[in-house]
Amino acid sequence: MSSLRAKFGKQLRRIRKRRDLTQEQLAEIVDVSPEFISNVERGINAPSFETLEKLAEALRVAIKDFFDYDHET
Amino acid sequence: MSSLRAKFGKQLRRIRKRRDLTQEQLAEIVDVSPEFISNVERGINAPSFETLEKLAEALRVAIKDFFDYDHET
DNA sequence: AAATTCCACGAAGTTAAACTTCAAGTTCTT
DNA sequence: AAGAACTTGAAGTTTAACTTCGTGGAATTT
Repeated sequence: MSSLRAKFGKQLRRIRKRRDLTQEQLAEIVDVSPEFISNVERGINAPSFETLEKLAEALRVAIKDFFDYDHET
Repeated sequence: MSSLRAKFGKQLRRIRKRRDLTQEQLAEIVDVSPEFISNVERGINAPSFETLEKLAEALRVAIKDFFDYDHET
């Protein structure tokens, strides 16, 4: 039972890799620092509502996909 | 096409009403001001990641439910 | 009709979460 | 081995998240 941030981060990483993007590339599209992406993926930081929106757009997924944890342990 | 904030707000309101809570009651549970709930429901403000989590918990829904807009008018 | 409840709305402010930079180190891939 | 991708910590800045206060409106309820 990891935190929501952690789950969210894992999901973000999964989706990013599926799209074959590096943290740096995603960071540039979304206009945040690569370290911030790294921190979000590791559950250390969380995105703002606006950044959440941009992430979804950049990765071409619905926002709810970031919060869909049905396949989880 | 309304903004994500607006859609989110509408959904929040729907779910809150389904639970038969006033803005004030929800605000108290989630530990924010009632005006803030009002603003979020009207798409003026957006919650932080933490507040999002608390909203889901208070209303006993999954976070993705806030972002599920399939049945939209 | 007046009192109560619930909510809208604006203005103006504060706070904390979101986000940055830099620098050094690690792991992965080729 | 070398480069690319990522981690991590520390210490800082910025801005979105959130507050308070005051007024007012619409819909009950007494």
